[in-house]
Amino acid sequence: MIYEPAKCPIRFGLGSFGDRWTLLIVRDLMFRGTTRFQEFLIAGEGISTNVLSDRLARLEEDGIVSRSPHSADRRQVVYGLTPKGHDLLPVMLAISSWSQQWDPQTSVCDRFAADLRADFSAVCDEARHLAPRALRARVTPEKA
Amino acid sequence: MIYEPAKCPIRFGLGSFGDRWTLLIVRDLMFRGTTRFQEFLIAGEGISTNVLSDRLARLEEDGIVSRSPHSADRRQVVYGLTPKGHDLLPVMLAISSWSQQWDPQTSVCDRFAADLRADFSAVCDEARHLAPRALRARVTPEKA
DNA sequence: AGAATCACTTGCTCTTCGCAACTGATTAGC
DNA sequence: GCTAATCAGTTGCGAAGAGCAAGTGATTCT
Repeated sequence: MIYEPAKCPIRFGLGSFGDRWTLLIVRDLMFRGTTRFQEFLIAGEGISTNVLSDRLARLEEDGIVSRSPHSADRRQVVYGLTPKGHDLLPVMLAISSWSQQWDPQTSVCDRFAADLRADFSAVCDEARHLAPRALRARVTPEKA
Repeated sequence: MIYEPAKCPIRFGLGSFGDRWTLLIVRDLMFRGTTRFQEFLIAGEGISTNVLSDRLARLEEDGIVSRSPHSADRRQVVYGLTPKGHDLLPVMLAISSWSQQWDPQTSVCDRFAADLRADFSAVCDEARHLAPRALRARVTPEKA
């Protein structure tokens, strides 16, 4: 790996989510259960509509995000994570763990961070089956 | 986490490495043992000097990269990973694992990917003590 | 029928990126 | 000891991308 550009896994990853917004969208889908365009606008903490539109389109192209019409309200488009998108969970948790360690402001609960450090794979396997809200509850300290 | 912007670990992480180049620099430091400005220019696969200069300065500000003068040749500056930078190893390996799974071109050896899936924490603990070349040898298939 | 809501698109400005040339300090070669 | 090469950057400029505000067309609510 890592020597020929085309074969480097880091380069491939950055090709999909190497920018300021993409992983925030994935976060919203994964931990908040955000499904609609308007929700991302609020949850994304300042992303503009044109950039959001562009990132969602790219994520769909890359097979990370699915886009489907809402069954009842035909104005709405429902976004979701594909299996490929869901598989970014370990990446998200690794980042979370790092931030918990190095950013005093980051609120990831100590217990979860400790569990991750002890057996990352087991925690991922467990977390994989949780819905966004339950997943967030597992990661976040009780107070916040 | 994940609800208040300032407390979100993903947002914190992206603040440090949420762009196209930063993690490639970390990769070079971590897996290739790159230490000098000129080496990054080649290894970084197309980064320009002004951007490299900017990213290295930011990484140093963020405490991820260390910068020190070369003992013998005073023209040279030697870059390295700080403990905070070294702690990005799990993030890099999580990305590598994801790419191995979803990019047929990515050359991470199957054995390493399987080991990661089985016990991510153990592999990280083991890899933490390896020098760049040994680490790359562990991740890369024997052929490449 | 009219207003509100949905997911966007368009136009404009401002920052950042990519490229190329250049600089100032240090070292190597002759 | 003079010259040329090498080091880590900086500077300047055109192009691309981001941020902001306003607008659009389709759908739904009242």
